[in-house]
Amino acid sequence: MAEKAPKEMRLTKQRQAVLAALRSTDTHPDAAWVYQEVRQSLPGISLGTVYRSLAALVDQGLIQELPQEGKVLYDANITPHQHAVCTSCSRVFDLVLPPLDQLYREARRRSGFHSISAYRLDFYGLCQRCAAA
Amino acid sequence: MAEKAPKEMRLTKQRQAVLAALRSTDTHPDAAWVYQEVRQSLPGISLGTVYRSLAALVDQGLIQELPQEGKVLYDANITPHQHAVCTSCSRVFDLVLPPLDQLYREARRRSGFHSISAYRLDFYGLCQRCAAA
DNA sequence: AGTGCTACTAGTAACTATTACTAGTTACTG
DNA sequence: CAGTAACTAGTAATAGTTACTAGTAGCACT
Repeated sequence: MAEKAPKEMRLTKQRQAVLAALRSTDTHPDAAWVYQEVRQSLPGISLGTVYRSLAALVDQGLIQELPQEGKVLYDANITPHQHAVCTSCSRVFDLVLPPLDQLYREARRRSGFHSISAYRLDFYGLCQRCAAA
Repeated sequence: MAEKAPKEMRLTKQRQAVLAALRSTDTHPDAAWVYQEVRQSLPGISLGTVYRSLAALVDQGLIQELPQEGKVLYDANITPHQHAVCTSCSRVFDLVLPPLDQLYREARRRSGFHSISAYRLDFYGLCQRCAAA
């Protein structure tokens, strides 16, 4: 599990466009959405390139992956935060909560894991729009 | 999002075998593992039946789904608990932690969700075996 | 501003996990 | 112990993602 030497990464126009598209929204889009979006400025881009660009940006720590129910969503917000997922419309909302320091220590103790590098906390419920309907 | 009337569910030998296989382990297997396992007692079972049985058991609340990195894992432990995921070997371990009552309220307040029905908390780190290697 | 190295791209095929379809079977009700 | 609807095996289809290949284009160094 050694970190691999961060090999040179070129900032091609495709990757810039993918990053810009992700940064243009506060939703949590999937690769297909990014593809549609980026095609407006780069009509010739291929879906494979979108996937590879997303992977490269994740490697560089510029974006976050958010695996969710059979697909991967992406998030340009890389500050620590959690998510609230609507069980009806599946939209994902950002949620800033105080850090789980106590629970973190407790988790390390009870899991037997020597180190815990991260956690993920998702809440599930009905968003305002779906609760109204 | 209304609960659908719980329609009659038959406890066929295929479903019993799927449930028994899941209950025989404290790991968090995927459908393919269950398929291999169940084939030892029911060699003619089809993978599709395993998927449908798992879905039926989830509907009945007898098992839990645990979507994880592009596939769905299953857990026969339906008591409330969290998970510690090894970032090296991908194994998933159960982790019992005190309930997040405070954070729960905070999440409801900050998310604007009218109700929050569940949450999911995963910790990521190196399991004992992988940390030793 | 050229030249060369190598990461990159488009396009397509392949792959993995899962779901849908169909004709025949079987568990439960009466 | 018969009727019927939910089920099953087998196979095809689908969704999301990754791999492959031949050509392209950033970037370092003249």
